[in-house]
Amino acid sequence: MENFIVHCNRLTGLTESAKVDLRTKLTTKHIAKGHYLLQDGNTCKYLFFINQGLAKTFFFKEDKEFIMRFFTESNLFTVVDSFGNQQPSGYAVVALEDTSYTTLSYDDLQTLCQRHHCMETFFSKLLAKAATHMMQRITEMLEDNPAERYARFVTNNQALLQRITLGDLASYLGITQVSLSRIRARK
Amino acid sequence: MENFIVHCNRLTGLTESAKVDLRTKLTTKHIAKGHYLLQDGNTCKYLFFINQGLAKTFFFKEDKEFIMRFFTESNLFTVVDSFGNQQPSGYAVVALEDTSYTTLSYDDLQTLCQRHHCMETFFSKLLAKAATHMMQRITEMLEDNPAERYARFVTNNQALLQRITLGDLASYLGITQVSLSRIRARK
DNA sequence: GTGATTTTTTAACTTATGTAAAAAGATAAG
DNA sequence: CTTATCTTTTTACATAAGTTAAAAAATCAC
Repeated sequence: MENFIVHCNRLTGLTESAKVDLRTKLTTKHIAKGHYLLQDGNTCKYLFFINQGLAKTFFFKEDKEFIMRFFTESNLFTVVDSFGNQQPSGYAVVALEDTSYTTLSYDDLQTLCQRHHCMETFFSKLLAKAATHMMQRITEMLEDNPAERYARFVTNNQALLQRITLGDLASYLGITQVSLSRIRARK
Repeated sequence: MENFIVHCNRLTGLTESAKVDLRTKLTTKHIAKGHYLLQDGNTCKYLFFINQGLAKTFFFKEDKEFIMRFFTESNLFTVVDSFGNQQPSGYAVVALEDTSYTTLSYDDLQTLCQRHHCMETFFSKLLAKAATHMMQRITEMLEDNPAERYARFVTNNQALLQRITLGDLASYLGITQVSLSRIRARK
């Protein structure tokens, strides 16, 4: 729970009173590998902060699974459109390992934002960070071919690589598992 | 200038005093086709609102140009990472037609956010909308092949299609112009 | 209107990817 | 240990995309 606050405070300085107030709104939960933090079709009611474990955000198109992003220790995230507009999510979030995470609900965040200007700033920073990450992702998909995307992922996510399947990695990279296997073989 | 305020007000209700205050901070500019609203390497100091005209956000990789997004009438936007952190931008913005646009500077936005809670909310909504758009873009790049991406663009951007070159469209879709030409030919 | 420039299409060739199916390897459960 | 399941690699084939170059079409400037 403290880690959530430390992380928020790092995004933008929080006042002591905001920290005290925030602490009362946090809930820590545990979920087993394979279970859902959010089912697609449901509205995302929370900001999620992963204390320990690993999760992926993904969606289906005709049973095929496409991965938007992996989240691990100290990642603070949500499903932006569902959370921001409190509408059903087209994306699901599932635990890839047994996972401990801390949540802050939409309603509580609204309350905190009304009470503390710094919390509104915090939320803006969080959204800007998410947007920046997605911009980077789009950039990579435009400028890199599959082999380059794989190479970049390996360099930037050395640790994560040990924890995800190559099937999931292929899905994230936007290629088939067969193609990823060939890319790995040919160098 | 009024359009900028109307647009903000639509994102989140603004108080009358915020509107009055905001109005004093807006500047309207005109730029000719081919000229830059932002050069890459420079820090993006503004939110841009296009009154009339068309612009594209893009970046270079070894002289090759890759288009992030097109912006036209009533689009409110910025280069999120550069603007949010006030650091040099890896992306440029150029006018594709003679363009009239209204700006709000980073410093003025900060001031307005301090004075009016609704302006902070407005900025959050703007970021959430940008993030949602990018999430949609990533989704399309994952689930659709080039031909499907082209078809989707045509349906969703009928009007825009008349105003951009097929070279720029190919760049946006992440394929070569030759490939786009073949896709168009084969149906 | 004519020449110059830009945009778009076509052609030929090479390489990479998707698909489907099977084999090999690794992991987990009993 | 052994079976069952999940993960990864390999094979074979068809299709689509990238590259380079050239031609055709459209647009712009004088």
